[in-house]
Amino acid sequence: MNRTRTARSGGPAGANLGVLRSHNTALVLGLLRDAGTEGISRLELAERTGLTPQAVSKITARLREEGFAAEAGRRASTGGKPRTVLRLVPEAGHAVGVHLDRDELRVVLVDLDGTMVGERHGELHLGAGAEAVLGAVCEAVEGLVRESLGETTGGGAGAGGAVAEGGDGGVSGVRDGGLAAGAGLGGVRSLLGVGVALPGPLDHAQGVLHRVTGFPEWDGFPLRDALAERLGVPVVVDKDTNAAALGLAVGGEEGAAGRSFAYLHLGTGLGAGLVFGGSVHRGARTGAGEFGHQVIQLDGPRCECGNRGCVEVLCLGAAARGEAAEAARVLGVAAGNLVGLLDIDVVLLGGRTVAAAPEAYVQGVGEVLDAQALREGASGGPVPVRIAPRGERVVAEGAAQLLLAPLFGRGDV
Amino acid sequence: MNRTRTARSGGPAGANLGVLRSHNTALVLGLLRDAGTEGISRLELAERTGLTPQAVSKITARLREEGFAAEAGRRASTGGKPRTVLRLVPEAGHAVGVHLDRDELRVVLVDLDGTMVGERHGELHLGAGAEAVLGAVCEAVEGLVRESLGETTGGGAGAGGAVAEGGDGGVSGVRDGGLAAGAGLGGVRSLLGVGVALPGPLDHAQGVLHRVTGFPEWDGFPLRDALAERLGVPVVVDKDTNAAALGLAVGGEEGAAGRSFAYLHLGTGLGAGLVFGGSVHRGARTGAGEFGHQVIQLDGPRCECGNRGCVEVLCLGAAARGEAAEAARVLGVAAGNLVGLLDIDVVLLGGRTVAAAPEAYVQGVGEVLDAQALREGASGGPVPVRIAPRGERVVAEGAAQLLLAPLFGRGDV
DNA sequence: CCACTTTGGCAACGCTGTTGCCAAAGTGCA
DNA sequence: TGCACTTTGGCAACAGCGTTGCCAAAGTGG
Repeated sequence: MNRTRTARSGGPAGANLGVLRSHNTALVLGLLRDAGTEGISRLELAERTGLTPQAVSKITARLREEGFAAEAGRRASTGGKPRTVLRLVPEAGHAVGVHLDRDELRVVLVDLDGTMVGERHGELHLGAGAEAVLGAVCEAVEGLVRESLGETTGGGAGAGGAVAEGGDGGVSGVRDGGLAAGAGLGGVRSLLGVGVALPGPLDHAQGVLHRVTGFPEWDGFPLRDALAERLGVPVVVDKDTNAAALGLAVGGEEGAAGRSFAYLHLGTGLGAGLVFGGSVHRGARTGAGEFGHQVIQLDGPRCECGNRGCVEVLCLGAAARGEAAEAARVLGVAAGNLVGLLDIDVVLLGGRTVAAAPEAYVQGVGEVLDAQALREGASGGPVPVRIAPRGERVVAEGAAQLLLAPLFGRGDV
Repeated sequence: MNRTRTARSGGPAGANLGVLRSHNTALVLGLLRDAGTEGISRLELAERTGLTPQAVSKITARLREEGFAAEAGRRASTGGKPRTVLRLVPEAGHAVGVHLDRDELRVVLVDLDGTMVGERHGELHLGAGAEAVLGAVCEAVEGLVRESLGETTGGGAGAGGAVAEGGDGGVSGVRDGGLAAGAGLGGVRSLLGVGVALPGPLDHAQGVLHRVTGFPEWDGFPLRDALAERLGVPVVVDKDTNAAALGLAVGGEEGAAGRSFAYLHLGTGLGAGLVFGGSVHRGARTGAGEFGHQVIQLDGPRCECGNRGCVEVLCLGAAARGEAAEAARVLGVAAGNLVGLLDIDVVLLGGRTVAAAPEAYVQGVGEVLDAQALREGASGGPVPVRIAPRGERVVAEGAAQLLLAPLFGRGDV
């Protein structure tokens, strides 16, 4: 039907009217979301998008008809007819985010706004075998969805309607595929799909795992398709750090939209999620963000990866010895390398190790970056360092955004 | 006139029919260029872009009418009417690339194809003062253009026609501004503009220099506007490494289009140009690519930047001592950090230091990356290392691409 | 109460890529 | 040599996008 989609194989894509329409619709939807409960007027939308007011009127009329947007009062008059305020209808769509870690499972259900409306959390051993893990995930997801959204509750408009059409997202599309109607969660109309985030190296585009560190039995497992078939809804898979970064890019405070940052995660290992201009940088093979095995001490102590002087062994080693200040200094040097190389706006820190002594890390990393900026006379001052918001839910909520983000035109998920 | 352009201030941009048209036109033009002298048929264009054959026919008809494309024979029949082959008309447009280095000046003139059709090269001291430098640049540019293109030679279609319209490129637009008609090079119709590449930190978007290392008198100098006013054509300014990277992204051998790579330049200093998915990554403040002051030896020898253990001081120090192998090993470690962090496809090496012992560097860096890939069991094997093509002209030719690339829809120059 | 300002919908429009159709230009077999 | 068949690619009509011109609706201010 839509040739634009079929011809996509890495090459550049031509755009037709359908693509144009969904692009602009996604843009408007994104601004509606960013406006939150406060809402935004048609004319403001026109100004921000560069579209004419009339075009915005047509687009918002469609969105209202489909249930994604609604009128919400009006602004004060400035001497003429007051502007009508529009807002997103958060209940018109939902997405599930799954955080699959080495020893625990967290499942959240969020609405279009990104607000969490349900959660499940428990222990789970990743090495327990595919069948057991998949079963646990499916049970948690289905239970949570049915509990929160009911059996066939529509919530609002039909998901997967006009909005995502023609988009180039990586959504699997299994939903429309050869699956018996009514199977799994296919009946829950407002459910857009399930995003899954987990550690190991993997292929985001295909949804296939490579070598989850320490669990060789997952090597080559087609997680996306396996889950999509069981659940009957689209599934997207990504690295945990990428999901977290996406979540932070979307819901970031003070205008993170369109900005660039690095999310450094200190947990069992040390990884990074990179966001440039609002979209997650995954690299050619979803391998970007290998921050922990950056060498910062030539011929330094041996790391378990086989190399010498990696940040991970230096930083986490110091942290394990209780030397948070030294760990922060080492992390700061590596972060400085990254900041200089990529010219980002902010560094966000997260993960268990950081949570144990947040102030020490923010200060320690900040000092190194400040000194660097001072030396270079950087325009705009030093790059700020902050603790990433949302704490332990950052990955799961970001995973849900793997499904939501394409609707809003942010990032090329 | 075009609201799309006025509303752009960092935020997302709505698209109208004009944007759609120029997007598709640029796409087709890009494929025509990539096809080279061999040409490409309408149906192939349709397949590659995802547009319908009829849409391609309309677009190519416009391009032929405007002089940018022409028919060039036909393919062998496969049982029906043979396909007509189309090709780019290189003479329909030209761009000047200026490489302004600390002690020399190189100016090249290239056609739409990127083929060099003229060159000037000489010594120039960057510290000689703005007036002297600008004068020398303008003299070289004007002399080269008039010598190669003549006083008012059209070459082909009018530059700046329907193609770039509605595009969001950073082209200055001074040409249409408040300049007396016929001033400078405004009369040379096929000339799209001048791209200037130089070392120091600078602001690509505004075309303003920051602190060219060692030449404080350039701090804050509005190079783009100053040159645009003198020459009477659009001017774009960028860092030398970015320009080189752009040039390599465009003219790269074996399908560099859409790929990701890092260009490491070892000259007076050590810098990098990054290309992700075919577009140059400049970062928030055109500061990306600060590769040389990456710390790879905690508390190592002091670098002139004030920090300790930077790659630059270690690598170039070893090179100065004649220890190319050690320099390559150090460079390899830093390159490995970069490759792991960004998951790129290729590493390209260039610059005087590398040119002195190319094999040693390719082998030394390659060994480090191979070992890293082996340890990680990287899918797809190790990242290849190669010498960047084009030698000493890489920056100047890339600078010219600052003007050409927007026409072809590659990168967001 | 009326002049004025501002919002935002209706209708006509221009332009995009798309679809249906068919002439043109080949091959291949009788 | 002729005819059936395949493939290319232009012409014309079309659907749908954002745009423009116009005007009713809904406020403020004197």
